[in-house]
Amino acid sequence: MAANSTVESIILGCLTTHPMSGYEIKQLISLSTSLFYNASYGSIYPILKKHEESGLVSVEELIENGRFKKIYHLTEKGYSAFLTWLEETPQPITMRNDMLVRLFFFNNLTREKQSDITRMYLDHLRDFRQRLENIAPAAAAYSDPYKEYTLRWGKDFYVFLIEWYEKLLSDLE
Amino acid sequence: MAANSTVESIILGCLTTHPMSGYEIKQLISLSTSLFYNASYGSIYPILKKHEESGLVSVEELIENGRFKKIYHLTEKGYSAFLTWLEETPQPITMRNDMLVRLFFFNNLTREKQSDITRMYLDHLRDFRQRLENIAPAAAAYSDPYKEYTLRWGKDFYVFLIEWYEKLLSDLE
DNA sequence: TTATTCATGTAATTTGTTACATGATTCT
DNA sequence: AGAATCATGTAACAAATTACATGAATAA
Repeated sequence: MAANSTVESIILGCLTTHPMSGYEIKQLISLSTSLFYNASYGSIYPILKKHEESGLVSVEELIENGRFKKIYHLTEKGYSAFLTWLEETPQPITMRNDMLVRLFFFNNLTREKQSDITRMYLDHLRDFRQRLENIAPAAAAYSDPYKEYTLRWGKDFYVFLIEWYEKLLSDLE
Repeated sequence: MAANSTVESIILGCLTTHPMSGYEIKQLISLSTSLFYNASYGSIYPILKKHEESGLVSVEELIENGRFKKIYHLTEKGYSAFLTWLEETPQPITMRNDMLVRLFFFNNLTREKQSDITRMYLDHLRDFRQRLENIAPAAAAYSDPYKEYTLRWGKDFYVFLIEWYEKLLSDLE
């Protein structure tokens, strides 16, 4: 009866802040947890349906500004399922880091290409970091220190990556 | 004709070091790239078949110590496909970081539970880091600086994580 | 008036893992 | 003798994305 996948729990977690629509959940995930856990509409809507069926959320249908909306509310059962999940042992970190895979095989390239490609990687990373910096103010409005912490983590992670590749580049030269 | 998924290219990349079996490819991936890109037999064997059909690898069948083996060799076509891939723009990093998801919703816990759970996270991270440290010597035998770099990355990443959560814990207390 | 955003949802496809099946060899 | 490792492979299943379909409101 408890939510058993992480996405299922994220959705419940979003609803702990306030009742919202599937669309709003997607937006919230996109500009907050997407860096370390993402979800698409194709996942969100079917899960909401499932949550409704198992009584973890309740649905309020309304028309706002002429737009049909379904606002999902967390039930008590849903909240306790969420709390149970929150204290469980976390899943190990998994990632797909394409740059590192390529670096693993760098010996197949000339020294010059190695440097060029590393510089390209750095450009990408700096670019991405900047984009993170730009969404920061919007997310800071939560006035929830833990949401700020996770946002900070994203920035710190990219600083770590940039410094790491800068070091690599200087080693190559 | 070129390999178009990352796993497809990793397999070609493994074969640039020397010809090997599907079993050996799986082992190599497990103790080298698995941290930032993993693959199971269920992916590897079908891809090898596909690579053979498209002429990127050739197969040598033999019996060694009474064991039937299929040794895969990279063809010239396969090597040039690999090199093309190697210079392409990398895919963005994606990850699943369950701890951060939970941290994002930490406001639903008492301060005491927050600290306890953070300590549990640190235990997990330190444990994992130690395991990385243990496989280091085996992988160092490659005498390929880039393979060592990626191994180092894994260790650096876990140092980053541990320091980050230590800082979090001291903030909580 | 046209593009974008808001809003919901499904079907097809992709991607990949897990579990199973098989069998020989080697280590304890 | 029995457990672990070597070795190949498939089928079932799971998870998730992409693309599509629909349509209203709003911003340019």
